[in-house]
Amino acid sequence: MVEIFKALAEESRLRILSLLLENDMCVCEIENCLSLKQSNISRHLSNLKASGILESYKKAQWSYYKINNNFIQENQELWVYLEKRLKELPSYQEDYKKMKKCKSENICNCLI
Amino acid sequence: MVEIFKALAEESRLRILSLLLENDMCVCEIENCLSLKQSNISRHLSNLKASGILESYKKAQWSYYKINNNFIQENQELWVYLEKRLKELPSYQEDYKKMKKCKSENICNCLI
DNA sequence: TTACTATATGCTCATTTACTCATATTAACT
DNA sequence: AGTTAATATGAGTAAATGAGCATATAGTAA
Repeated sequence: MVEIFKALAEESRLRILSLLLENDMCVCEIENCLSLKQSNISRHLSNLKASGILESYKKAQWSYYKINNNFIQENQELWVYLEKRLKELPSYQEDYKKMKKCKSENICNCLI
Repeated sequence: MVEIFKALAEESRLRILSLLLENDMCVCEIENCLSLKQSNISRHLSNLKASGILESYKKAQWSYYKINNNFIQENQELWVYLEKRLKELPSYQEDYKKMKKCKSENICNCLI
């Protein structure tokens, strides 16, 4: 349990999770939406994956990250809480807009 | 939300919360149950209080800490999750036994 | 093959955090 | 007033963490 809370105890990681509520995303899309360095995002994603919150898959050169279904199953109350609260993050509206734009304009050439 | 997760991202603090599921406790009782230094416990308690998870009150020379009812109200799903998972901490059974012993023997002379 | 793109990772630096000791503060009791 | 007990806090230290740069790795495409 501590590992999960450690993963959740960082604002950038919460912002990443808030984007993944709606879509799977690749690293460069997240980079584009959150304006953080690529290496930084990659490490945050590794962290979230190591804690069991995310899983990943590859398509061509892109690594996609998504919410881990096992995590949702095994942490249902926490997940309900997160789904509600992630949308209340101060940066959520803006991040969400960028995500929509990024997806609709296929900014990374990585549309699934 | 980050502040709450930061407070929860530390094992000693989770152990403290697990003890407080059943009773309010004073600092020296917690010290007795968890075998941590008094200053250390005092700081963890301050941290949990600052994040809104605990509240405190004084009786004579003792400071009692308890789960903050507002926190429970405002974070219901998270609280349900915590109530379940705190009891699954590896140290829980042992900590719980010590808490029971501490309360029944009135080790700090601080029984309410 | 070579060049290019996306991602992961080694390294370093700065910041934060947890721990400890010593001391201050507060309350109770003689 | 002086002593004792409980708690909080200042200061120092060590460890963990996040950020950034440079580079390695892996997959694609020419």
